[in-house]
Amino acid sequence: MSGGGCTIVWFRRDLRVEDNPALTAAVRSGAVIAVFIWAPEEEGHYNPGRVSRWWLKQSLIHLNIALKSLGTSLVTKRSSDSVSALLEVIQSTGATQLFFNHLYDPISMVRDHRAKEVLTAHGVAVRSFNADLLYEPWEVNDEEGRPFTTFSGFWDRCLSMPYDPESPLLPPKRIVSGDVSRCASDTIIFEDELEKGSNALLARAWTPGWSNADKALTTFLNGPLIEYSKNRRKVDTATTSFLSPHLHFGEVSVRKVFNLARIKQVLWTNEGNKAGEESVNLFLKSIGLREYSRYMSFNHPHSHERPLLGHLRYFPWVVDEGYFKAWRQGRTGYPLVDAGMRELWATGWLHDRIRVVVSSFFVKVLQLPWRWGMKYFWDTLLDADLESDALGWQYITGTIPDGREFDRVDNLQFEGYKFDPNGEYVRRWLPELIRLPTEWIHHPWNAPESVLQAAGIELGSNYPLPIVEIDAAKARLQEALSQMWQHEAASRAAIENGMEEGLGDSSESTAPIAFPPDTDMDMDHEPIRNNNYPTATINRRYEDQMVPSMTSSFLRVEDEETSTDVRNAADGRGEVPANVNVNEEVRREPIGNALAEFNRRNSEDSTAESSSNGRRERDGGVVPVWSPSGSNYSGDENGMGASSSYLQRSIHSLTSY
DNA sequence: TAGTAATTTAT
DNA sequence: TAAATTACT
Repeated sequence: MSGGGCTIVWFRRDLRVEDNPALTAAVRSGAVIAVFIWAPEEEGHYNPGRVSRWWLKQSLIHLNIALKSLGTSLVTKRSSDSVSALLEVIQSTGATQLFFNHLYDPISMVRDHRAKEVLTAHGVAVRSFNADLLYEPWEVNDEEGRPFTTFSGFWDRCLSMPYDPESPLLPPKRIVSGDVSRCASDTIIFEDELEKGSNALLARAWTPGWSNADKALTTFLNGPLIEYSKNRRKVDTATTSFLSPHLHFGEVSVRKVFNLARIKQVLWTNEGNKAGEESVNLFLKSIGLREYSRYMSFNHPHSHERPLLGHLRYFPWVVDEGYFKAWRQGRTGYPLVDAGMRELWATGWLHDRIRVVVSSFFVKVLQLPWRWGMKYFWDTLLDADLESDALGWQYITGTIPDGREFDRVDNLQFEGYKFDPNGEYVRRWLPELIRLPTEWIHHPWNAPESVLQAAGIELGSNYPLPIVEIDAAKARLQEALSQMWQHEAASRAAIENGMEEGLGDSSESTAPIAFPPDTDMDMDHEPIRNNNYPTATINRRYEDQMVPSMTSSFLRVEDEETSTDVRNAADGRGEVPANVNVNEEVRREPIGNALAEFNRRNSEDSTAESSSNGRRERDGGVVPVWSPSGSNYSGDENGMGASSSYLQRSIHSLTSY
């Protein structure tokens, strides 16, 4: 394929022109065609929810404005298969190269790998870049070269890497547009009429788009950041950065955020402002959690649907749609929880502390399966992000090594007065409690009848009594845990007797419990399934997305082993192709040679020309890859032996942080 | 000042 | 719950 010789930049969650390595590299190599493909069917259950689509629509408009001012415009395609859509664009434009920036969710890793293979086979030079992270997941390892299994280990390492994260790239000054005269854009429908109505309120609080992301960043850096350490848990005031949806869509580069925050930190350190200095540490830590979520997804691609630790495998989750509905509607009888859930519904956003409150309530008091909660978050949060949300829910559920202890139930009354001391937050979101004095605002069930009457509250009528008493929840939790242990012991005995682990009742735990039947979000109408549904059907779905070689035996073995040991990596890490350090930095290349250079490299696939200068590479032909068949799981025969040594290493490493 | 008690906070 | 920080004597 020759002709245009131009480069396609495939935009996904990197909707910006500044510090966009794929775009910069493309601009340097000649004419550019900017493409966005809308293929939500590819994402299975986790196709973007209503509010995410609302955001995305506007973000693309902003991106297009920026591209137009630089000399090109965005080609949009509607498809059920991104790779085919890319091929179409290539055929209609004569493009010879495809550049894009990495994503780390499992579906993207598989899809992007396939894109690279298919297009390469079509003679297209494919290159991909890091635009989303300070460091690529495979760069951050412990002394033994193994991935970290705790956040603090990971983040300490990130902060003490021998090289700094790349400095942000400037936006291109000008883009030479490729010929798109024969490549028509599709109109993409992001929201239906009904959704438009529901979304109307969002615009009051949020303005998507890269320029607004920059504004939000500046506002935060010059305002709330310096007090962040003091204020970050004030749930009711604008003390956080509000960058999360912007970051999710890549409207602002995390490296820019990191660099600018660091500059502030140096400034405040020199002024002896301890609180300011510490504020930046805390803020960067939250950026670090986002990094870690990608790291975890890369190393454990199943983590959005499967616990990393299997100790809760036999936990009898309460599958109760009534509870689920009460939680969603903010009618649990716990004001802090209910206020949060109403805010989430109304605004698509929640303070981090409140996310912790409502999700631990969900998992520990209601004992609903965490993936239901995660799916609801996915549908309602403007910053819905598969990797971050999976990390968050696994943290809350205690299924990662440094997660919360599962059997510790928070005291909501106490938390209420801590995060919302004057009850303003509760009163804002629960108008029915507006006249309740602060003394009772977080525990109306204790309020004297006269107080309730004066406040116009009738418990059980216009505001619910607690849906579950905390003491009852604690008792039920203990009961459930002992059931779980019995079940586990029985299952272990069965295995020792040489029996196959019964798929019937064990599968519910490792594999996801069925998705909630209806989340009131007008979009997910999965039929109700019984508890045995998951392994077969959900993984079948993924088989469709990923590789056909994912077999049931693969899954079953994982059931046994992943459980006790995150480091087992039985679910197959993402892989780093052999040529990880091969390529030289695109930015330094003379523009004229770039095309030939790319083609040359691409044909040399695995030959590792050593990077003798030892300089790390930011850009390269590396695509984070995950194909379950290529996992480092080594087979049934030696599974046990291998895993016990894994376990020992794991224990060692877990105790060292 | 040291020693202890109360408190805060966890990725 | 345990570690770490702060408050008090």
